[in-house]
Amino acid sequence: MDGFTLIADPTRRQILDRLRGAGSDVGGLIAALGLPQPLVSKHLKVLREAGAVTATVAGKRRIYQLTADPLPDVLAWVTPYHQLWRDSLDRLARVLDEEEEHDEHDRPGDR
Amino acid sequence: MDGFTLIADPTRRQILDRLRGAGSDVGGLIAALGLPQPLVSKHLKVLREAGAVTATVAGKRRIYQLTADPLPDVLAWVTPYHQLWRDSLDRLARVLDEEEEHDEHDRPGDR
DNA sequence: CATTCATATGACCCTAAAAGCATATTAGGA
DNA sequence: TCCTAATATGCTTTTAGGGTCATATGAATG
Repeated sequence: MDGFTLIADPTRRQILDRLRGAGSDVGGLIAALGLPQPLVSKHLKVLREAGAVTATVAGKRRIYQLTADPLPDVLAWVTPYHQLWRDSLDRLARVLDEEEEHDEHDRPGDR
Repeated sequence: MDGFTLIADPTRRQILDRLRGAGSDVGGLIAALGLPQPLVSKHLKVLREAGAVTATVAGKRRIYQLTADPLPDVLAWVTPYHQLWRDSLDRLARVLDEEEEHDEHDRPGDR
């Protein structure tokens, strides 16, 4: 399942959001989201198989965590739609380049 | 239909991508994407009703264009997953603030 | 005003996938 | 070893939505 389909489901978005701050076991998610256990487990399976989360066994529990880059395809596709951000990043790049260009780490000397 | 469901469909993503550069009539999209006309028209309807595109009548044709902010919910939700970008933007904010602080408005021209 | 081009809409079929309920698995504690 | 807690999995039902083909609408053009 691709990232777009992954995040099309609101329950899955909730789970991802909850995991964003810190890892959690299944019980924690169930309690936090108020959803039936099989439902949560199934969505976790989907997220796991899509590579968005990982589970580490800890005794009876399984701790789920976001992977480093949970939604690569989505982020890549969405990027061009962040026009504002892009422009800002371009400006950043210019500014930083110039700084580097003629100065160690001192404020860019306005002439 | 929310933005997440909108972009869950690959055909719709293609259409959006094609419209990103410039507006197009339906025939243009059909030709460019090689898809059956009813399919394209239906997806356009979905996109229209979701507020992602607008159609302006031009004789027989209808010119479709992206709206100013085609996917507000998606962009908003996705933002926290752009950690790298965030950091970059923070740096940008700092740098620009400092510049403004003791500099008029002279873009440091490339020499 | 009849025809043709551009697009929209309707009816249908088909598949993916979400939710619910029951049951299996596995680990830890009595 | 038995029991219970934590989680996973199977089965079934239901629904939303995509695709296709046929047809409708509406504007231009002869």
